[in-house]
Amino acid sequence: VYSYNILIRGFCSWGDISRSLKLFDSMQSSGCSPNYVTYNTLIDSFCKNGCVDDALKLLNQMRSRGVPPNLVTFNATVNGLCREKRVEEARKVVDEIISSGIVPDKITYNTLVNGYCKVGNLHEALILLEEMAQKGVAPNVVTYTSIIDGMCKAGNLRKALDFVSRMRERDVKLNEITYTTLIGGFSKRGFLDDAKLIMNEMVESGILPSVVSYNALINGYCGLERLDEALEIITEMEGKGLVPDVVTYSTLLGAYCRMGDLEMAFQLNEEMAKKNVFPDDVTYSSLVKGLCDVGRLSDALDLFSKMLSLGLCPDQLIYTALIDGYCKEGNTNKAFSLHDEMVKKGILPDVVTYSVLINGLQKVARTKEAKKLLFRLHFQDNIPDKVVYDSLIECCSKTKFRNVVSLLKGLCMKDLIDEADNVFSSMLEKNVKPD
RNA sequence: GCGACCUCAAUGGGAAAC
Repeated sequence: VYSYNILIRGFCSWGDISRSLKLFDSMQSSGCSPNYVTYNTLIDSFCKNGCVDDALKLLNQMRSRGVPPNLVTFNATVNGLCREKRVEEARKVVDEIISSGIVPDKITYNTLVNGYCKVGNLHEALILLEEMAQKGVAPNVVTYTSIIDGMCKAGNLRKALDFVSRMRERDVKLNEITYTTLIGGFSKRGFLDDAKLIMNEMVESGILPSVVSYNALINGYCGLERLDEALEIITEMEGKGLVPDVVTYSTLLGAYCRMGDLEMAFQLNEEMAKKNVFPDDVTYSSLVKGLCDVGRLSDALDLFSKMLSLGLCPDQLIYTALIDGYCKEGNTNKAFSLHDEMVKKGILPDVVTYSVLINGLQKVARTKEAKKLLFRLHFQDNIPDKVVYDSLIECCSKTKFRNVVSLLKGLCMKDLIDEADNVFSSMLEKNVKPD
């Protein structure tokens, strides 16, 4: 069992769940029954690959086979649900384990707190923090870092700092991740000086900034289009013995693309390869979008096939960028053939993809087809489940909700009131309160 | 007794809206 567990773990961390599952089968057929660690490992990797529902199935399987799930099992599951923004379900799981007599630990609470922070529900996160205190579970660095990150992402930097003070009061030491979170939070909002001050503080307290810390800072410079300074930071980090990674280069390269300086972008692309840092799907996505934005669609397609030939996996984002490029050129046929291509490859178009397509059709005044597409989005079950409105509406975090609203607006503008009405009433059925 | 396989936080890419 022990060795199987380690092997399974190995394949999982390589992202190869199917091989893990094969091993899982073969261990059973060779008379070795999986224990709770085996299940936990598999459940966790399902969760981390966005397949919580499969994880839940495994959880049931382990119950029915008499392998009792433990707290680790539940924690992994709760985290999986949170990652998919299904925080309320996560909370239900926690409530259930409590009523079954299991006492949640710090990790359980941290996971939930982080889940709430990630969906922007800081209020609930803070309530949970209180609850932890009441139950005698002391918050640790992880708890505070999650909250600080939530505050930063919500743009509430002051509150973020309040929590830093609170950590100091309670003698909880900030670590590299906490500092990096702060650096990222401040620099993303353009407060580069503060970000640098924080980095200095970090060094003074004896923690060396990592590549990730520098990347966060560089991203701030890129946001303000101060790319020369960003380049200087790279030199600075190299001087400290840090090796810039894909993220470092992609951050800058993406910024050059956004500014329309494709020459520099491609130059960086070559430079990174020279240093044995290989462009990944994100890097390619930035470049492809950059090409699309300046109307070089066939170059974009060429680059895309190059990426495929390198064995990199395309995802919704890069397809959507391409599709948007073609829509904006008015070439909806090509856009749709790309859409079909991605579906064929099992890459599920999401709300953004559809919103791009619908906008494209409307622009070309093919409202009829926009209408059809919307219906498809709405009713058809043989296109990927995730795409139908149900999921859109069901887990209506604010951003997703807005997408529905914009679709509604579009429909109203095009005199498709009936369809808009349909969507609207289906929202009501799903118990979503329209605002 | 101690240890031991599994669970929590940070950085880059897509439309529109604001």
